[in-house]
Amino acid sequence: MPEAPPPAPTGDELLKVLSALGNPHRMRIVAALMESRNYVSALARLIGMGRPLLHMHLQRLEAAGLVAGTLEVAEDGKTVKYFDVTPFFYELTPRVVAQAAATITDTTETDRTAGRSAKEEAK
Amino acid sequence: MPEAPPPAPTGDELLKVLSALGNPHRMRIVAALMESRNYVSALARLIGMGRPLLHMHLQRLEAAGLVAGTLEVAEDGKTVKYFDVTPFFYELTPRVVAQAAATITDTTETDRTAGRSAKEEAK
DNA sequence: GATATGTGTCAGGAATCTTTGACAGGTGAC
DNA sequence: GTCACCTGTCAAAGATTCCTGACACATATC
Repeated sequence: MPEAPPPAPTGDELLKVLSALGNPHRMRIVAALMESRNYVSALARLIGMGRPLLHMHLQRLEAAGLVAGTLEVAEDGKTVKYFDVTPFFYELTPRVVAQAAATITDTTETDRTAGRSAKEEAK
Repeated sequence: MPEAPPPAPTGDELLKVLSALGNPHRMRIVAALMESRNYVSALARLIGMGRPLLHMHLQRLEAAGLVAGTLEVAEDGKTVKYFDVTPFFYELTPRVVAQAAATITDTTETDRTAGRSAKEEAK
């Protein structure tokens, strides 16, 4: 019965994941890495993209925990950084979104003046 | 046996959904609409946001099929637009992402020059 | 009429993301 | 040393997104 209970992701976590995956290039990168792990230079010319750009996208994906990079040393001494996709799993429904929204660490939290019940406002 | 088979979203569809949900304000909007449907003006002051801005976010969410708006006429004759969240459900895993990535209608599809096996490139 | 509420849109600036080209290392092979 | 690979970073330009303050238009109430 290893029945995994619905894991409730943190607002910030889900936010990073969604914004990371909400980009055509990043989606394609994940797709390419699904077929086979690869290192950045090879992957760059495989999907026809500049290395600095790919580097940035990979960074974004890694920050979201969707891919993992390991700096390895090939047999010939060359230093190479391989990337693999991590077996992530997120369930996207109104409930988990609402739940996540409640735990967002908005950096723009400049006003702590709040106080209105926000209930009578609805009418 | 109403076992729902894993629905494979289109690349463009998933892209719209993810980029729509990958925004703190939009997540909060969904959360607010989960508690109770509401019309844009009331919702605007409920979550403390300008109407034009809210309008734009709602539009984005509706375009992604995450919320639905209906223009109703209240008993007193006022025209009001109510929004409800649609019961969406997406499964986010490497596989569905890779699958979706394959069906992306990239508007930047300028080069059909491809042809390399993209296999020997990996080495 | 004037006021208050609702709807929507538009133009322009602010903030952010994306993209590119150049640079600075490192190692192995000729 | 020189060449061919790999790694990473930086600054500046380009393209999007986000946000705000008007504006126009309806209806009901005073």
